[in-house]
Amino acid sequence: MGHHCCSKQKVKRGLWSPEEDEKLVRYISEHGHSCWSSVPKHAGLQRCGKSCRLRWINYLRPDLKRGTFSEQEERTIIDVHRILGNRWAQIAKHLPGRTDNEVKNFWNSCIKKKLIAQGLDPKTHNLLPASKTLLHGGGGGGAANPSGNGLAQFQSNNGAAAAGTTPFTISSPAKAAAYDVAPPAIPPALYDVVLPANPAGGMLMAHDHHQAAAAAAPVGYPYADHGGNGGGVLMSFRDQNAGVHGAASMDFMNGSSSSSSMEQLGGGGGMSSNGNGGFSASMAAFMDEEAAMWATAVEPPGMGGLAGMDQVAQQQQQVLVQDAAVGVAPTTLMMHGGGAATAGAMVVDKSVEMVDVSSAVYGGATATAFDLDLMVESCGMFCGGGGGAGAGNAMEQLQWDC
DNA sequence: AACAGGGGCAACCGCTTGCCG
DNA sequence: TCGGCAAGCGGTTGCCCCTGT
Repeated sequence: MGHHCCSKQKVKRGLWSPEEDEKLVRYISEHGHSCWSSVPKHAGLQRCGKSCRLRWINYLRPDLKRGTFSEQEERTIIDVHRILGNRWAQIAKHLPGRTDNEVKNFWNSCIKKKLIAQGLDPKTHNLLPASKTLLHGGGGGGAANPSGNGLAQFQSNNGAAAAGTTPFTISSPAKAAAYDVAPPAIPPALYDVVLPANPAGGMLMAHDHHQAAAAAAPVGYPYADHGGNGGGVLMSFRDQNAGVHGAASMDFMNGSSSSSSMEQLGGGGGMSSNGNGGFSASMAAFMDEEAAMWATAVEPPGMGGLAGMDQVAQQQQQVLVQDAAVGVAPTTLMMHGGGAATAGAMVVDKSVEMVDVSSAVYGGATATAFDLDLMVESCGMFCGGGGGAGAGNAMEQLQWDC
């Protein structure tokens, strides 16, 4: 069955011959493609216009960059995909010379498998459920956990953490060592795990610049610290040196924060947490899918406590939280390098199960061009959005310059 | 050397969106 | 406002090539 647009005529399908390519290139070069449906006719091709268009866009365009993807392109794809999802055309716009089809194929054939191999869900970029389970050393299990969230499960296994099967085992870039083996030689005590006061609390925190060197990521690891800033640990509980890094040091379980960064996020509303895992409206807004993504300060019904957080966890999306030390206005969302000068950004995963510092450790002093672009975009959309309930569609805003 | 299986990539399919009469 | 058409886009398929047995 051919395309509906060309079902009336006999058209050739399948791979393009060099002669066909030549005809199409010659025609487009001379006449352009004002109307694709008329291109095959005028170019002397027995193809439908749609096929011609695809061939031109995906293969014959002179500005296409062929060949394998660079490491930076790969990181860019992962970064943008984390935010946009499978919007290949939008992702491709961040990669000059690459087509959406190419990006899509590269994702499906390569990146996707890498992420899965690393225990990350390629859709959400968070730990796969199976991997989360492994955090608990296989002991206990969710069945014994009434709240059903990852942290509570982890809490029930604090002893195991001390024994070596810490959550850092899986989140460490060194997790290539499979999940059934002992973690890298990182002294558990160095992680300053903040034990929640309330077993029902549900947040797994991350970001430990303190032990960056010990958890150095292997080359090629997507979440490696490309900025030479150390890091590489995807999960921990508290930045031990927030005063130096300027990173948020939060103890959600105890409802305190040793840094003001998160409190600034809410634009006055601030962020608070109590022993029951409740969040203020401003933080709840960050936790919501689109609104949370790009700032709608509305607390959905039933979002008040852990139950609400669990709901949000169904729609895993990540919010990048601006570091207080950078001094950007409240409700400004940024992805930045996290270099020594700017300190590490805290990246809060709205799944509320862990904090993803991947973007923070990406950049360092050598933040990618994408980081900068997205930074501008993100700032723009936030500043423009005003943080009110009427803030527009986040995705649309993200694409405003595409 | 022959074959099977898997991976990568080009192309297709069908739905959505935008434009225009 | 509505319908038709073309383009855009994401998901899927199928072919080709490489690698392992």
